[in-house]
Amino acid sequence: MAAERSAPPTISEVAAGAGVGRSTAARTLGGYGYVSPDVRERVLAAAERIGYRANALARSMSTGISNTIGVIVADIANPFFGGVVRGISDAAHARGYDTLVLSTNEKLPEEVAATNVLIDKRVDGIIVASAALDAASAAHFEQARDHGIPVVLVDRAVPGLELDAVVIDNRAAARDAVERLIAAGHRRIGFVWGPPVQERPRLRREMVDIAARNLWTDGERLQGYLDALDDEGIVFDADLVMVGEKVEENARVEVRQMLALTDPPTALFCTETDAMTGSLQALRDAGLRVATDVSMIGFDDSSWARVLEPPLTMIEQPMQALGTRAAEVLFGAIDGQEPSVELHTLETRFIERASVAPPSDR
Amino acid sequence: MAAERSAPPTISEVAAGAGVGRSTAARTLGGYGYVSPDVRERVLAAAERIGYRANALARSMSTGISNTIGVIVADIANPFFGGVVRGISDAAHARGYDTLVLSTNEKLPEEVAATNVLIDKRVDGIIVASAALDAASAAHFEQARDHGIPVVLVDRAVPGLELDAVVIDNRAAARDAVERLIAAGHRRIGFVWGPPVQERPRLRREMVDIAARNLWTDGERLQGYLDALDDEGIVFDADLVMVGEKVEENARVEVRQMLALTDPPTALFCTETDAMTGSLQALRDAGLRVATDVSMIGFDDSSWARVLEPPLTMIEQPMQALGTRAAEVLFGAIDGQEPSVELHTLETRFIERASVAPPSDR
DNA sequence: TGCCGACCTGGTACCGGTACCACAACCATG
DNA sequence: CATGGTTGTGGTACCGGTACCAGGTCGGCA
Repeated sequence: MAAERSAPPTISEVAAGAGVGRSTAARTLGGYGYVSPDVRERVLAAAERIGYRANALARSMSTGISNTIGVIVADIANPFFGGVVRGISDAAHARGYDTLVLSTNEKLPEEVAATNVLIDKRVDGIIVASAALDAASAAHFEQARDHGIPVVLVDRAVPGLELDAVVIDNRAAARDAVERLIAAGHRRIGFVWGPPVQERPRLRREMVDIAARNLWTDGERLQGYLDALDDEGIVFDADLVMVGEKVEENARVEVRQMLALTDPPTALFCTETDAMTGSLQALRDAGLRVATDVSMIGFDDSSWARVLEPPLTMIEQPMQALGTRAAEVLFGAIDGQEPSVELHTLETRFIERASVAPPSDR
Repeated sequence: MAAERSAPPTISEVAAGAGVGRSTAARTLGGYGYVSPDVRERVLAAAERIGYRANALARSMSTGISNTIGVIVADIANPFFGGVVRGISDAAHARGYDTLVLSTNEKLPEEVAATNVLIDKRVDGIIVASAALDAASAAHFEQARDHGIPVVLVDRAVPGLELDAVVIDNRAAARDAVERLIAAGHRRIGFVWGPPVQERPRLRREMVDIAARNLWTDGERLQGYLDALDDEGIVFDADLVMVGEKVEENARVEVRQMLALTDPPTALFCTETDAMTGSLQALRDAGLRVATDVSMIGFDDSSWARVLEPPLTMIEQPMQALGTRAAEVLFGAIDGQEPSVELHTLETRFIERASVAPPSDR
């Protein structure tokens, strides 16, 4: 026979079981106010006996605190966001908070919907890697603030938006990497994961404009690439910047095209894991070898980068630290601290391995 | 000046704003019961005007439905679980549910605590990749069931536990992979990621016993390895099974030792990504090449496996599908379906590339 | 004309906690 | 012996929804 499942016990039942008033039981169980030792004992025993567990929903209802924070990212299956979320939820857990995670597929409408869900569920704070490109398209965060819910950005800043953001210095990291390629003697350097547009902008100005109107991280990295070029007086060539959909397969075909140029790149700078693997496939397609034929540097280190031959020189992002730091900033705001509205910048680590060599003259 | 933030508007305020009773406003906003067209209009306008959003907490409180499911995994930063969680949350989202994700670091006490948190927050269902090894250590799931919260296992079954589980057939997948190695001519096959014990069990029986008392997936995979050996009449050698901590670095040292054996393995079967990368490092340390010197097959395909030279033959797990399927089973239970208490087995995909070759005689 | 059902509305109990308050008992102090 | 503070207890309003119920209006039909 199926066990008869009764409704979960409430404080009233504990009170009845212990022969005390409801509020006395509540005081004991909630750990506030006066309770005499023997009554406390009786209440605790009764609670234990009938298996009482506080209803967090009811508590939240009455206190206005849900002990839950919301996290909005493009895709929780992306290892980068996985690391960030891990950092956030560890920090949250340490403070007795739980984490509601929502994926948006990098789509603004889904981000708005996600924000509304979190507002409705009365989370105590929100951390978001936003797809918003400017302050104008970030009204949903105002909404959250109107409900008294602090919002902290992570991984991506939104220009013009008065919100704390925990990020890395994408521009500086990209610039540094590209400068190292130049220092190794390269002057034809491909940039993989460019603006997601169909038609390739020919002019440098256009390229920058378009980049600025796309994902913040990508735009910053492209800028860093251009900075390095400028520093060394290398003329920009639009043909060396990938355009189109940001998927591995497209990186592969775009890089293949670059390599078929009359004056092909001798080095490639990849802004993401799949940009790197796509580029690597293009190299193989062309029968070219890493370092010997084409030098490479990429973002986001992984254990795989060490086992490739040659091992890959990479820029490591502090994924978990981004998360924990964002959580710290958020809890500061939850605790009532005046928001500082600043860019909290974390350090990247340049991991030099063996995928950079002087250019060959094929 | 700071904008004065008033408390979020409630149904009563909407009612007042529309000049109707509280319950009429509630009926309109909740979309149930009778409301005349013009009154509905007025209420909706008022709600719009003052920016009303329903308080999901209060609603849950009163209906007993939280529209939230809980997910418990070892580590959300692990791409495998990232994929599973993505599958779950997509399926949940499609049904109007959100997902509370908790990481346990593969520790049972943390899993128990996580379960209690989810019970307290009155989630409508729980999906868990449990660290529990047997039914005896899974009392926390009983607890959930006592509160009327259905539980579905994912990735790992718990022997003896009467719960639905969505898994892959680890044993068959491992057996198939090892049989392919044998078919290629290998008779000395290393198993990487064995039991996490300090002292290496010498006897096959002991090995099996210890495996059975550890993580279900690992035990199954070891069994599959043994099955294949048995089928082909190959004698088991404990020295070819890695033991100790399941981290990349330990795989590296263990495999290095295997390769230094007088009769070293000519092929390696790796049960996880880091087991594979660790093994690959050991190969490099020993100056050995994949396929040519040592054949390799591993679990969990990734875009990196394609760009290694040679590309790696891998067993792909349907991570997202595991998640969506688990969610479907869970929603079945939430909808009041009698639980079937069965093992839902999803197919793995064997991806043949070029890391398997006949054994060399070094 | 009387009655019944459909349509519409507002009042109110309830979900399970928290928090404030009134009140009682007790002891110490002036 | 009055006063007042500390300790301990129970009553009750409230959080913001849902859901049930009573009551009113109106039209159709016997």
